[in-house]
Amino acid sequence: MPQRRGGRGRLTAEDWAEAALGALREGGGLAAIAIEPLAARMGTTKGSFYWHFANREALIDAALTRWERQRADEVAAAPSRRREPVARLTELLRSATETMLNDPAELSLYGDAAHPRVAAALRRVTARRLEYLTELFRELGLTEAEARYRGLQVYAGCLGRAQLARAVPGLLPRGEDDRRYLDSVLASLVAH
Amino acid sequence: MPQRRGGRGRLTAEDWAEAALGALREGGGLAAIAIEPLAARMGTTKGSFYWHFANREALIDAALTRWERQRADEVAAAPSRRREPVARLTELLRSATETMLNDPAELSLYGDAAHPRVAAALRRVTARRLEYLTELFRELGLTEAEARYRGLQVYAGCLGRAQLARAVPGLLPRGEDDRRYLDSVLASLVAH
DNA sequence: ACCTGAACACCGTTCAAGT
DNA sequence: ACCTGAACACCGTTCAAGT
Repeated sequence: MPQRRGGRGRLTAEDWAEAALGALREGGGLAAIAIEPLAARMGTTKGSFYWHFANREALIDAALTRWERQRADEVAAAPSRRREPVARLTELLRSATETMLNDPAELSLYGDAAHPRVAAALRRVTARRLEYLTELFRELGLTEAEARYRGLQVYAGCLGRAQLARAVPGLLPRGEDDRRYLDSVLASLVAH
Repeated sequence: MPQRRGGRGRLTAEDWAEAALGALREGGGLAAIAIEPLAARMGTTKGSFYWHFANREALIDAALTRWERQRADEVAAAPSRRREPVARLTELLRSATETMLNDPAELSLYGDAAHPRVAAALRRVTARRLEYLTELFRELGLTEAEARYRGLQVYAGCLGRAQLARAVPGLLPRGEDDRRYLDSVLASLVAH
C-alpha cells in the first residue's frame, strides 16, 4: 500500500492515480480524468503533474489499474461457494446490478471502450465474472456449452439492466415489482 | 426533408446537424460532436457555425433529434406482426444485437447518459421497443406483468450482449456457437 | 443573410527556472 | 527531487468586420 499525504505536502504518483480513480468513479468516463481540474482540486499546478507522469495516458493507465484491482477483490467477496447453487444464483441476481450501479466507473467505461486500455480492463474483469457464473451452472448439472450460454445470458442481462437503470431512470420495476421480475428471470434460467 | 448542398455553397443548419449525426455514428459519443473539426471537414470556419446555432448544445440537440427519428423508423421495420409470435421472437433475438451494433451511436450514447437530452432520447427509444416486446409476450399468452418482465429480460439481454460485443470483442460466441447460444436463450424464454 | 478572422477561455503539453 | 509559471496548440465561444 503506497503512502499518501493527506496534507498540503508534496504529492506522489499514487496521490494522482487515486484522484484520477476518484474522478472516474464520479461517472463521465475517461473525460473526467482531466489534469488541470484535478490539479486545482489537489491544490497544485498541472505542471507538477508532469513530474510524476509522462502524460494523461499514463494517468489513465494508473487509474484503470487501480480500478481493475478493486474489481478483482470484489469477486473474492462473491456468494460463498459452500451454499447451494440456486441460492447463490438468486443472491447473485439480486446483487449484481446493484454492484454495477454502485460503481459508476464501470458503466461509463463502456462508453470509452474504443480506448484499448479500457477494453483490456473490461475484458479481464468480465472474463473473471463469467468464469464464476459458468461454474455455477456447471454445478447445476448443465453441460459445458449450456453452462457457458447460461452464464453469458445472466451476465448480459445484468449488464443491460444496470445500463438501463443508469441511463433511463424510472423505466425499470422497483421494490416488490423488481423482486417479482428477478423471480421471473430466475425461473426462466433454471427451467429445463 | 430539408435541402442539402453537396457542393461548396453556403451551408444550412441541416448540413451541420447531418454532419454532427455522422460524427455521432462514428462512435465516441457526444465528444465526437466537436465544432472545429466538423468545420474543417465541411470546408468552413467554426465562426460560421455560430450563425446557424446558438452553441454546441443546440447542435447536439439537433443531432439527437435526427438520431431518434431514425430509430423510430426502425421499429416500423420490426418483424411483421402477422407472423407467429415465437417466430418473431426468434427473428428478433437474431437481429436485435446486430441492429444495435450497426449503430455505434446508440451504444456510445449510454456513456453520455448523464446528459439530460441523451437520457430523454434513450428513454423514448427504449420505451417504444419495450412496448413491442411486451406485446409479443402478451400474444404468447403471458399475463400483463409476466409479459413486461419477459420483455424487459429480452431487452436487457440484447443490450448487454451488444455492449459486450462492442467493448470486449472476442468474448462472445460466434457463428454456429452463437446460434446455439440464441437457441438456448430462446428456450429459456418460452419454457413451459 | 451568411461568412471570415481575430480574440479570449480552457485544458494538454513542454520546459526553463526556481526551491 | 519536486514544483511553479510561462508558453504554445486545440477547441468552444464571441464579435466586429466583410460580402
